[in-house]
Amino acid sequence: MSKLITDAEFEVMDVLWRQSPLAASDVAAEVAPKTSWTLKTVKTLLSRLVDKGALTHEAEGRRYLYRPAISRKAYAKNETRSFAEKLFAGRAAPIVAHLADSRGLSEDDIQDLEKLIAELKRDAH
Amino acid sequence: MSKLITDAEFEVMDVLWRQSPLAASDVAAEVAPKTSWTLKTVKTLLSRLVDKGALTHEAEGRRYLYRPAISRKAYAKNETRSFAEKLFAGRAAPIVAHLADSRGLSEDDIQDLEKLIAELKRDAH
DNA sequence: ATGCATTGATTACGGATGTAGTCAAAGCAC
DNA sequence: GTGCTTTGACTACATCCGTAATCAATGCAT
Repeated sequence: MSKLITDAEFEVMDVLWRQSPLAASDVAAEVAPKTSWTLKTVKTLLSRLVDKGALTHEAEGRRYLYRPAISRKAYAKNETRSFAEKLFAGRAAPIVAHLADSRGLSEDDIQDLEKLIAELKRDAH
Repeated sequence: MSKLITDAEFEVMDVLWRQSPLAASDVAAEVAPKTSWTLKTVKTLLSRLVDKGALTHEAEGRRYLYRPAISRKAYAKNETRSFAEKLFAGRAAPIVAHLADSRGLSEDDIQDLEKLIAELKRDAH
């Protein structure tokens, strides 16, 4: 049930999360470097996303402007929860461990983690 | 490229990661509570996983015993890396933040994280 | 030895997905 | 105002995925 948005569709969402509303041709232009999809393909993905309720569109002249119906944050939170549940019984530590092991964490990332853990400990009073 | 193993196939892998080698009928029995798949279905999934190189099988009498060709740890590490890259530019902190926000972290999980961060800071000397 | 159950191999089949093509309306270029 | 361009709607189509069914061989029960 997590697969509302497929991989190809995600690329389109990601463009619109960065900037919206956009017309189909704009999305195609934005996505082109990564994917080399034709405009047709992008339009298909946009339509499917509207059908799925992940995008809305408003007519502007004879074309549509598309805009996300769900925030990237909300989407990411959901995906993260289901990912963690699937592989790690919902735990965070093994995820961090794997990341540290496989690609190393930046100084920034470690600092953010530290701050976060401190808050979590405090909140757990 | 991350989708070597599909959702249905993952359930089968997960059984065999817990216990292996197993015959098809054993896998079907293990997986039954979660999925109510027929033995046929399980056999299809097993064959596909062998084709994909995710499982090996050895003949035992007139049937096969299946065994993972990749470890759960290696698989999880890979999935974690590509998940983090897709959604968070590879960073760990936002993942932890989302999990804390969406389902809360257990005391244990927080302790593990704390220990982990301490190590990471030390290793970064 | 003979029928029933089990097994792997092969085939099936509808829906999702990636990746477009066709078609008709509607504007823009001049 | 006529042809090129752009757009959305609809259609296409191969592959993958979930979920099996069929079939032939092989062994177990008796």
